[in-house]
Amino acid sequence: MAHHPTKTRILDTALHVIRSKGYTATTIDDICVASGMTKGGFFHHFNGKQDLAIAAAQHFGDMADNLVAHAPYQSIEDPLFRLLGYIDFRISILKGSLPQFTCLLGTMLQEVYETHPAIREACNQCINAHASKVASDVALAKEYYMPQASWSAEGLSYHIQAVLQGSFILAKANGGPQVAAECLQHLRHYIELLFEVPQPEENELP
Amino acid sequence: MAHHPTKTRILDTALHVIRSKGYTATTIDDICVASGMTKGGFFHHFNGKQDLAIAAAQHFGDMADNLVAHAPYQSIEDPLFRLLGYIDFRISILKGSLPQFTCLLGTMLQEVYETHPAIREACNQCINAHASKVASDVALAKEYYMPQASWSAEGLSYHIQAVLQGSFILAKANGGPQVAAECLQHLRHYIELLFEVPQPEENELP
DNA sequence: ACAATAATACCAACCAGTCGGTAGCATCAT
DNA sequence: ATGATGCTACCGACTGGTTGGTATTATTGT
Repeated sequence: MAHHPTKTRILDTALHVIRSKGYTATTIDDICVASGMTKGGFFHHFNGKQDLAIAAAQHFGDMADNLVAHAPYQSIEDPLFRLLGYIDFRISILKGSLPQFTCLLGTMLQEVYETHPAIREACNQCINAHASKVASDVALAKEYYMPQASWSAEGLSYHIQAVLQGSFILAKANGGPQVAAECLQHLRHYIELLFEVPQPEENELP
Repeated sequence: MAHHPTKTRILDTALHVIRSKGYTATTIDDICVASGMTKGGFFHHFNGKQDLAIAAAQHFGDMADNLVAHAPYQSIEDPLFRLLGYIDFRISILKGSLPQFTCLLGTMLQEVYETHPAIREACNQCINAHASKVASDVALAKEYYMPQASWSAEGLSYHIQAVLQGSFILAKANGGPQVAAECLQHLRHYIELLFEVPQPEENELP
């Protein structure tokens, strides 16, 4: 928190560059050029490339937490509809270029999960922290509407994260977010079915 | 098809090494050492690293298609239960080390989608080909059981692929496949709910 | 003055790709 | 048959450029 402004600028740059090129292909010089910094300055703020990755993961987590914490859907009182609001919100931010809305954590995990355990663990903690926040709404909704259900709030929350991560991969494969949005609509539908939300009538047009 | 045996050996090695370290971090020397080949030999069979990646994507697609084509669930006649058999099969192969069951296409897409369009397109085609095969069973099941439903077979098929890909990311984050299996159970449950498969009784133990 | 911060110059290791060459095998003219 | 020819598969030293990281010096804020 309350980082040095230059450090924050480097981290913001890292979020974008790493999401564009992946962790390994991102060079420290890339970050330096894109953030208007020199190598000497970079190594004053970070011990090395792996240190940057770990800090970037936490920075990304902070940014994401902040984004959802202040999203308009948070004012919904019913936890089930707040959960659905979360899904709708995640759909609504599938805009702009792919590096803008894809997940740094998923990107880095894919390449370094075996070679850089420290980065893997940092990403894992950020994902778990985010999943926990979603899980608290899931737990409230479950307790209120489906207290007997056999699935766990944590498990459903991880499923939600899996669909999000998988949607990003399909978006990257396709070059655009349309398929991703459709996948998240299926996720929304699943939650509606799980909680037995009344479905709108299938209108047969005259 | 019917590659030179040495070329096949290199490709098999590439599947494992790239899934372990990612595309960028994999060096041609890594592949050569692991496959008992020299650099000269490698460049006799491949034009370069990107050429290897594209061939490896197709090789992975062939391997995966072959795997599901001969899986036991294919003998199920009802397309809906064959579809559920597919999910169960995907759950059942979440065994061994992560590089053995994770997806090369998703791994490579995450890092190179923007920097190597040719690799992105090769991965995209393999995913689409696989999704199409699943979609044909989805379409049969839909026509038979839910012909009025508003969702499309292709869309649901992509959703299935998204959950699979996202599950692999969570498995990498966690260092094991347990969470992934739980996510795929939610996917199975979604399909059961979509098709209104009768759910087993929630037995209250005496 | 004196930290904190940033810039410059530099290095050793590494990596994709090249190049000249060899071993083995098939073809074919004589 | 046999030797000349050429083709495929393979080898391994080498190169030019890149990369993560360091050592040193300069600037800035207080």
